[in-house]
Amino acid sequence: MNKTNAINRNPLHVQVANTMRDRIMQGALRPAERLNEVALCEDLDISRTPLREAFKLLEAEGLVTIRPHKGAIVAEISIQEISEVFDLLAPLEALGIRLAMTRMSAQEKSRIIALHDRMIAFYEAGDREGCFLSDYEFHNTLIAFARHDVLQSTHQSLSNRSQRGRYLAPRFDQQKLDATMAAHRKLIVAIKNDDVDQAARILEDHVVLTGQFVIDTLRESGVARD
Amino acid sequence: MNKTNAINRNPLHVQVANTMRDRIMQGALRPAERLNEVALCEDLDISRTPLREAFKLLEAEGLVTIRPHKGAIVAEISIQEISEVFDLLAPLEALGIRLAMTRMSAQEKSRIIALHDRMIAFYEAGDREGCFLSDYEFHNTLIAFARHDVLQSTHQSLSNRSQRGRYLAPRFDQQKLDATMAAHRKLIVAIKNDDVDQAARILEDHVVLTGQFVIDTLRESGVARD
DNA sequence: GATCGTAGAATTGCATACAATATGACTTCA
DNA sequence: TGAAGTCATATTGTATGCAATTCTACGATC
Repeated sequence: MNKTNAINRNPLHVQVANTMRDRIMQGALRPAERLNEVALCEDLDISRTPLREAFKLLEAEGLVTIRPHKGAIVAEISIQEISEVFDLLAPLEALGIRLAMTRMSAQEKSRIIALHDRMIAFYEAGDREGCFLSDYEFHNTLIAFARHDVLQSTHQSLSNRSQRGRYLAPRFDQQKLDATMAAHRKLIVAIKNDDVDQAARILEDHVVLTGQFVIDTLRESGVARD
Repeated sequence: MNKTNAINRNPLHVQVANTMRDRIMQGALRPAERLNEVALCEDLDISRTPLREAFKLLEAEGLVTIRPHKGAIVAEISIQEISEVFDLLAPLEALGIRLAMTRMSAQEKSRIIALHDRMIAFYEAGDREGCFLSDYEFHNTLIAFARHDVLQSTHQSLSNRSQRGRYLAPRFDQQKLDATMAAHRKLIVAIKNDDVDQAARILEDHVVLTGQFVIDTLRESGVARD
């Protein structure tokens, strides 16, 4: 059950962390932006205690930097860091798809294919934002189907950090988008054929290439420092 | 500079997290043990605020589980979880040694060899505890030499979790220790020969095997649930 | 003009007080 | 006997107040 009707019983600091995470990931709070405790508390209508607890969660996720006695800031994004994040994402997604392909049900397999079809629809409609979000969901769903808690949480955290870089930069140009679609198409073929090694190879290469695309785009747009 | 003379300016919650981390990793606090806030505060002579902040850090590291409105407990260790942790450690250490071997200085290389020599000394003296600690340091040092912040912090966290399992279980029996030493010896040869692919392969296999050893030992001793 | 020093304001760090929730023993009633 | 309800207690969650630190503006000194 999905408990969509359950009333919100999350502790305040978790709710605060959730909204802050969204704001940071989507760029509403810019990198290096100062996070003044009292100002944020007024804005969110809470006291400083749960806010400070939320900061600790977000710091562990790499989204906030706490400078002792000097206050928290939105974690800066460096091209170096994004590059490093993709260094880890590549082998982890490869591991993920290996597990997923041995564990996922026929129903889950068709869900992956459906997600891919949806991304194609966005692509053919020229909707880059749709492609962008579909892509994110596609990869996260694959990992979810690996049924591997440690991989899941580690990937989630890294994926969020990589996604920040992508929110910050403009969307891929047509050439990069074409390459992305091509990789996904090849991946789906390998999945349909149950060719685990091939799928893992394709996905790992794809993630590495995506990392390079993101970095190129960040460099060109000049939003992140080196 | 190493700032060994700098006075301790860490925030309280960081110091608290450090001592709690040690206690949990070494098993002074047992898995599933209740972490009563007021009792711990009396023991540590602090107030609840920094303690609760420390809990958040430790939860992110997988060492503590916070159950809303019910209090924190020392994170339980399941064989499943330890197994999953090693699933990630293997490809990450492989990545690490690839980076380390391309980046490390001659001096760092000899440091690795020295660590290995020290482990051999412990081995030949029949000091299993020494071997155990040397092994931990050997792997962590390799990762440090990769000069890769994201890998470093991710590995640190996973390594800590795996080490908990090892603290909990008895030390390896002679057979497992022999296999470990053999793997390290082969690894050192590959490192000396600058054979990156070979080293990465050996290390990845070694980590997988270590995972199986740890799990076997835990199973036999019956300290962790499935 | 530059540097250092200093006072006061702003801000974070920590402790404490109060509110909300969970726990557990006891009672009641079938 | 036992299932369910109730109340007191223990514990966690949140707010607030005080202490410690940092920042800023201004003035003194060279």
